[in-house]
Amino acid sequence: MPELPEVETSLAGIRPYVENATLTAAIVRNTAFRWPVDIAQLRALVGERVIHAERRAKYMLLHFEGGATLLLHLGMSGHLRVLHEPREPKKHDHIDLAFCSDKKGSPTHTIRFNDPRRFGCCLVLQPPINDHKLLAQLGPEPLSDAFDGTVLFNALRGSKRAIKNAIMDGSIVVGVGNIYASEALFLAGIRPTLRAHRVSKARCNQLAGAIKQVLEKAIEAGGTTLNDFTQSDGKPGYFRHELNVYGRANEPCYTCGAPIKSQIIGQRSSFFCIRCQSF
DNA sequence: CCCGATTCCTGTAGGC
DNA sequence: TGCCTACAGGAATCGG
Repeated sequence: MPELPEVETSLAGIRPYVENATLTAAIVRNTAFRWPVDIAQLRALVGERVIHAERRAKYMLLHFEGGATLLLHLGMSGHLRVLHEPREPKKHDHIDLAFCSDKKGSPTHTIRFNDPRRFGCCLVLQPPINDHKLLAQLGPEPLSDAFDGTVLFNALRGSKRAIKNAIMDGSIVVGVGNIYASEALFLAGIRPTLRAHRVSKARCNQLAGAIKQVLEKAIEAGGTTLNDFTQSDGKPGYFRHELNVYGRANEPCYTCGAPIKSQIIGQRSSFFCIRCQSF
């Protein structure tokens, strides 16, 4: 499931093929994503060059020279592939973006967006894009200096919800999904059910550090592949082997040997070690 | 205002 | 083997 590391990995994979490349065609086989794909708006970008590609939260943003921004979200089952020669589209290959990297020529490569569950989206935004409802309410980037234990502690003040739900709330910190929330809480030794306002300042420091650490390690490993995520070269991510608790219900904790407990918290499956996560 | 519940979707796994 | 059901979850939106 694409969380921040998987999006970062995907963007790193396509960046060399989109930055300074010109969009030459957009083929949409299915418009029924989270929000309908507006083919006319997408086609209007044809002929324009991408000047910069960046990630914000779990969104990929391709900024075009004309001022518009293409926003891509992988939802929970999406992935991108870079194709260097034509290939027959398979099931759920919903969008092809053809680019050329040289000055004037035929397409040299294609970015292919596959998303079986279609929870993702592909939207064309006009500036100022930060006023768009999807971007306006976003909290700090977890890997930036704008996020630390103090920021987290202040955001949790007065909140009685479970700490796991809080760190998955994009208005508090972006990019932390179900897998990395469980993993970060394990690293910080905090039980996912603890009420947010009961997490001390010191533990907020630990938790913020754990979030940064787990996300950075996952990016290094190319993300986590459980079922369908692949990097843009088609390879899986390898962080799955570094998961301490996620998906390990009843298996022994690597640290203490106690069986990992699974519990539904906020309608999401959650995993933790009752011995190592005692706070 | 806060936050839990619902909702979209399809592939996969498990039961019989 | 095939059919059925439960489950997976990002995050906007609804509603208590």
